[in-house]
Amino acid sequence: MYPIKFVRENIDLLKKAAELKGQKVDWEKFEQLDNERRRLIMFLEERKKWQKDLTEKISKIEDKNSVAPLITQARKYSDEIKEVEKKLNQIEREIEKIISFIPNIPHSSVPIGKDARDNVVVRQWGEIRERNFKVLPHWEIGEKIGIFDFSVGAKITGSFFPVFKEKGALLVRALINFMLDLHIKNGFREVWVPSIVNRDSLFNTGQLPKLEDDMYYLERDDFFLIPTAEVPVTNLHKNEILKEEDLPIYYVAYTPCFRREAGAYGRETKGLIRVHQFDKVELVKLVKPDTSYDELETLLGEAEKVLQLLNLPYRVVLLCTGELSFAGSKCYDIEVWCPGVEKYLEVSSCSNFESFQARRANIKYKRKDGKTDYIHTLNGSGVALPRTIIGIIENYQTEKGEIIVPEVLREYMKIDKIT
RNA sequence: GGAGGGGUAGCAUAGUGGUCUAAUGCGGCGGAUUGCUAAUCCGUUGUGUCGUCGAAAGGCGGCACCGUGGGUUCAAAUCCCACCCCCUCCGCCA
Repeated sequence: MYPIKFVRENIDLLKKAAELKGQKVDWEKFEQLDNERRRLIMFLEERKKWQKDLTEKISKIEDKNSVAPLITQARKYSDEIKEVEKKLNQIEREIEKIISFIPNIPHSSVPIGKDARDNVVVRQWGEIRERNFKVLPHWEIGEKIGIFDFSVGAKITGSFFPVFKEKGALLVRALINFMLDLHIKNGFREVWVPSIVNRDSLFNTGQLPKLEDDMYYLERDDFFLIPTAEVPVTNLHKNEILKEEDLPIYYVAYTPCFRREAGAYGRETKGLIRVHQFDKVELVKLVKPDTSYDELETLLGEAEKVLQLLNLPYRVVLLCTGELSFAGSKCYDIEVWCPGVEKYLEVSSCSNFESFQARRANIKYKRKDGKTDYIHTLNGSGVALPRTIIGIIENYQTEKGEIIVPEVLREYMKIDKIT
């Protein structure tokens, strides 16, 4: 959330950012309301000053008779102030609403573009092996060997709520533990956080106001199910001033994630590709501003490490301006090659939000020189489970229809094959 | 869900209608003293916003901010109402 003054003084920069991200903002109305607001404030402050002086005079006079006319005058000011203040309040609410739809500014290193075709593949890792048999898509083989089941999930809840069974459930649990252990070993502090958050937290990380329809909403309490651990974890330090020596702070959290995926039906919705509830291990960094782009690269490296250890071929994609999320200033996606569905599937998104989320969540740090400044926040999946499971099922498939357990998961699963 | 207590600047605390223009302590920053450290002493101290000066850093002046939002009053940290959060107890419950 930009301060009103910043918006006024940097309006061209912000206009450009919104345009690059394809975000509509009513700039004309902003300028009109901003002028009106300042006019009203000047008027109000003058009246308030007069009234204050009068009030002080009244408090010092003891003779009741000479006070009466002063009170009459003061009452007049008071009524006037109340009326104009009401108007001002309404205008400020409108301005706030407009500002809340101004997106973060893309970093200069982000390629300009409209959609996924303008993204840039920055590297590829791992070898895509030629197979001498037809690799089956995960939904065929997964249901056949009984590690997950969609129809039973549909019975319990609805479509796209998978049930993992036996070795499948074990695989889920193993992946979560493997990832957590890995990240903890690399300096991330584990936290366990609520999966339900309030409106304020979602606004702070930038999911609101734009994505309200994509989330599960608990009307009685005005709470939401989290779409990602980014929300509760980034908000851990809401309204705090951190010490410079405490930074950077690295967190890792496992949470379930809930997404309504409104309007996504029919698009990449087979099998485990797009589901309403899934598991994810998330990395969050709170850092000093001058380090955030270096931190983004190392964050990306942490997420890549997961796939490297699982030995899954992937590529790293730098998102163009049009694909960048509302709150992000730079973002890399990691996509695993899945030979069954013959597609790269996104398993991680690593973003730098610069001070965008920190401003909204009011997270600052005190510098050595005594001044306070907003921190920068970053997060990245490390990584999301369902598509990683797709990657494992499809890359580790044998001709007989079995799935070899990746080396690093064997100590967690105590088996070397899923049959 | 019910009853009571509480929420005041980075932290801790005082303030129950009008010198509150929010006190005090700690911490932070600057300085003095000083073999070093510590202690002591002096000074300083938050956020937002409007106007104005300035290239800028910032200065000057005003207004607002005591959990959030309303209300009463000439005047609210203080009184009233609603909500949120924390603590104690009771009830219910995996």
